Amino acid sequence: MSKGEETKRFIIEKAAPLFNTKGIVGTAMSDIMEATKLSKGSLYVHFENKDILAESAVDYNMEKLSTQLFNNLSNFKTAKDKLYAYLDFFIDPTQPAVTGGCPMINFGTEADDTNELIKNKVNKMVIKSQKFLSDIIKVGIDNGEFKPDWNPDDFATMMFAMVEGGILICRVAGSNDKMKVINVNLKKMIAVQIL
Amino acid sequence: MSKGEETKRFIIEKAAPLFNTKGIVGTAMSDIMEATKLSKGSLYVHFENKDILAESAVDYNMEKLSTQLFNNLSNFKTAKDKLYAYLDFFIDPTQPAVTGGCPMINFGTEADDTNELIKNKVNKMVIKSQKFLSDIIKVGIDNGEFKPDWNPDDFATMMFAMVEGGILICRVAGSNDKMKVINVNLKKMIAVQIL
Amino acid sequence: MSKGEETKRFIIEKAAPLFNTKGIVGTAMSDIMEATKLSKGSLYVHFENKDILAESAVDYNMEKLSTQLFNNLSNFKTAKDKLYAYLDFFIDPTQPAVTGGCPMINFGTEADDTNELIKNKVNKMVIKSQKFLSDIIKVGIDNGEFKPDWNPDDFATMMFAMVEGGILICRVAGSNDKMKVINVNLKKMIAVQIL
Amino acid sequence: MSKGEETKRFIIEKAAPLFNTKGIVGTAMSDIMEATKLSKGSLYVHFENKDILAESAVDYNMEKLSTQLFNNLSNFKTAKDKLYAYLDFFIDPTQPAVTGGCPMINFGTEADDTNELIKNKVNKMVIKSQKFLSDIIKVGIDNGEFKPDWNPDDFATMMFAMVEGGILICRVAGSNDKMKVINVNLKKMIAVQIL
DNA sequence: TATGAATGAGCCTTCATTCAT
DNA sequence: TATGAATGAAGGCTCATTCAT
Repeated sequence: MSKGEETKRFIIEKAAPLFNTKGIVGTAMSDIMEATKLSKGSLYVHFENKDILAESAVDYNMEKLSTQLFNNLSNFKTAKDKLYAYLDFFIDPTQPAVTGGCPMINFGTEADDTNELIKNKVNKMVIKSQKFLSDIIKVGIDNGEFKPDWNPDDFATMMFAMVEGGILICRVAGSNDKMKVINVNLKKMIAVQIL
Repeated sequence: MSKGEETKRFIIEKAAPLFNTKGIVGTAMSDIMEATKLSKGSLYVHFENKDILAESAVDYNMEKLSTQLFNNLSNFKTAKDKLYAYLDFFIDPTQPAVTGGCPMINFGTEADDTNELIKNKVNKMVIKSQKFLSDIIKVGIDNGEFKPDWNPDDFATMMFAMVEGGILICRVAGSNDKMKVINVNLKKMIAVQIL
Repeated sequence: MSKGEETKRFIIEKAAPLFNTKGIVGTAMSDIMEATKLSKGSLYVHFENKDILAESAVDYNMEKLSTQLFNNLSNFKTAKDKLYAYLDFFIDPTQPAVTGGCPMINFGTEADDTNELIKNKVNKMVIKSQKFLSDIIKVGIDNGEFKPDWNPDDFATMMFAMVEGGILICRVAGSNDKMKVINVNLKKMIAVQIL
Repeated sequence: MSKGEETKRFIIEKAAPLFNTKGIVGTAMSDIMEATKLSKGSLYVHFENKDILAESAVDYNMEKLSTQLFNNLSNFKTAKDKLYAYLDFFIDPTQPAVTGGCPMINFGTEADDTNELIKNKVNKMVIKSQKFLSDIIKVGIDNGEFKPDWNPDDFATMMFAMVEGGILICRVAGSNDKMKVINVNLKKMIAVQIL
């Protein structure tokens, strides 16, 4: 990585948690100056404007979440264990894997009516997440772990939605009580599909 | 209603969709001036500052959603029909009952890390929403509509979370396809509890 | 006094200490609303605008000081005792007779470059104050209390100036130590003129 | 001096007479924009806020007065000549050495009840001024110019107070007549102490 | 006489961005 | 590549004043 790429990466790493916590509109370039200890000019050397930096930060946050989740799940072999691990990964939204919480719900709700580009970025990740889950289920069906008549796409959507909704509930509550409920019940719904 | 209260109400009505669409930070007092055709000074006659106006707008949006939902459900008599009506009420997040979409997910995600007061307001509404659903289920159990061993609180949390997650999915997708999936599957989950 | 005159007087009484403490520019009509618990419109019924109210307040503050000083000195008979009483009246600028301190130094310094009308009001009072002192001395000379070659006008100016300067010193110091010095030394200067 | 320091200095130089003439509250950032021909943003590059700029301006005005006085007095050798020169330096308050007049009386009266920081700044300068005068007297006593039983601290306070009071009288009068009186009489009080 | 809603200019400050060095 | 001075539009808010009631 060249010096320039290194600095660019450094800026994104420092900016990402700010954007994910305070929102895109709520984060000022001066906040990022402070976090990076870089000059105003330096930021603009690496990013044409705030929007482009914000986009990079959104990508970074989503990739970081994705990577951590993927690494975590790679420890598990069976489809059932992977699904359970997914649920356990999101067990406490007050202690999120990515500072500020799930970037999909954060940037999705901020951008849906105001920023087409970010909205589309989030949409892709939302689709990818559901596909990630349904693929696990499909493998589970193919290798005889799960009942063959289980609908992988539908359950992936339900599971994804329920977890995201659970994140909302828990973050405003400041407690993960309700995510525990969701965790237990989704595991039950999975368990009944096991052969 | 006095002249002052009328104007105050008028300002809230005009400001509420702005805040729910652009966010609190993303909405400027000048946006509200334009929407109300009132002068800057006039806005401050009725609201001490932007935060207080924003709080009123958050309340208004949540009450509006609440009222519309309540009125809609009052058309239905059985617990099952009420639950189905709830799901149908949220069937298309791209055409929301309240401009800007669900205020709980919008303001909840904006405020969770930055605005304690709004966060608590949303939390109360989130709790109330789950209680609203679990109360319907409890009545259904009491009057013999549903199986007595069904857990009302757990299902209310799951249903609420899934709908909110579905709203996120659909709003970034610009389509309600996935909400239809959620709608169908939640109805199935309800149906199996019917005696 | 009619109702209108009474309210007008009431407003001045409440506004005077505000203007004398925070200055004319530093005092807002809203400060006066708060202090009087009167409505904005009511203030403007009695005073055409802020400047006119400020002028009344300046007058009131100076008259109040004047009256208190005059009443205080009327307890004393000899010219010497009157001069001493004057000095004692101003002995502690941190506990001034008029809230905010001497209105001549307060409004004089604020207005000298910016408000001709107020400047002239203060000037008249400054002249009157010196005349008040020199008249006492003149009476003292005429009745044989003081040496006939004492210059009443010059000493009045010196004494007035020294007391005003002492007020400045003490108010920024938050202590009347230096006024005590001035008090003692001016009394000595007076004493040597006694026959 | 770096570019930034130069601009900062330039702003202070332009702002100082404004603050000293119109007062801190009475001077708007827009006045300083106009005086400097700089943009609003540029002002805030160099000063965090108006208060900090005002503090710098207060310092500048007091240092300017101090320096001019000091330079003026350095032309004189004897203690008597220095004291006389001090009095002559302040002979015409309508043509002050520092635009707006003596910053101690200007900022002291504005700040005494409203701005602790500025009040303390002025207090330090007031104390320094009196010490400056008493040190001259002490040197005069030590080298046999003045009578050894003269009280330097007391006279310094009286002289300082009388000059400041004289400034007030003259500035509201728009004439230095009374300062001439003070000048002559203080010189007489000094003269009688000469050996 | 009294009220308080309405006004809009003006206040201090922040913002994203540009550019000479 | 990096700096930080400079910009000016825009932000939230306050102000003195007006006016219908």
